[in-house]
Amino acid sequence: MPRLPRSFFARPCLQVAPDLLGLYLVRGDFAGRIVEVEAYVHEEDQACHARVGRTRRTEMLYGPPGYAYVFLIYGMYDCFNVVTEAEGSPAAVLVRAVEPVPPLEGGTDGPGKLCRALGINRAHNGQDLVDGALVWIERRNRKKVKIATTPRIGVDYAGEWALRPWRFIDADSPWVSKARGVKAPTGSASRPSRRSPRTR
DNA sequence: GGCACGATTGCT
DNA sequence: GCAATCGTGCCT
Repeated sequence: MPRLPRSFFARPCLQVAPDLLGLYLVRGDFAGRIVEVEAYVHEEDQACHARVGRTRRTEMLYGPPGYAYVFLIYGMYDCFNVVTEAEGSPAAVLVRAVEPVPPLEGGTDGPGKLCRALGINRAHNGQDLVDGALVWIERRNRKKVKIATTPRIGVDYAGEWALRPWRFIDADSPWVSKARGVKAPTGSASRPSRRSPRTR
């Protein structure tokens, strides 16, 4: 199955993010069909780790595209990101949920949970997704993905940047995370019945 | 050196 | 609703 080439990741982050939906994140004998991602774009994005500029932690974001950026959050969960755009341009895509194939123990609906289930941790930070042997992204089919967007999860501290619709999900997938903290899904299934009378 | 906080999750 | 748990960035 064809791995994605460097050129795929070298494009603008907001183009790469939705294009990752429907592709497969492969780690050892396991893989996950990507159904939910978020884009974190440049230093001005107050939700992006690069908002603090170059540090030991953010150095990966400034590196060349097609590498893994894995960080520890809340002292106990790892989050897997794909570095995008040219070297020197800090932008990455967080993988938030996958459909496990084959089925896995433990959920994969959430950035911390999918890393735990697939065995991804900080040792994978800096791994080459194009030529590396530990983790990569590949295409397994050309099936179309119906894409929906929402604001990103858990970044309310970022002010108006938190309102940008930079979370991309496969609108038809039941494997998307529950995303506590989201007020209202953008257009689809679980809205309150349209004609609920709300008598008064 | 100390401290507040986080791209989350599971349990009360 | 809230605690767990520790690396990071900034300050005290």
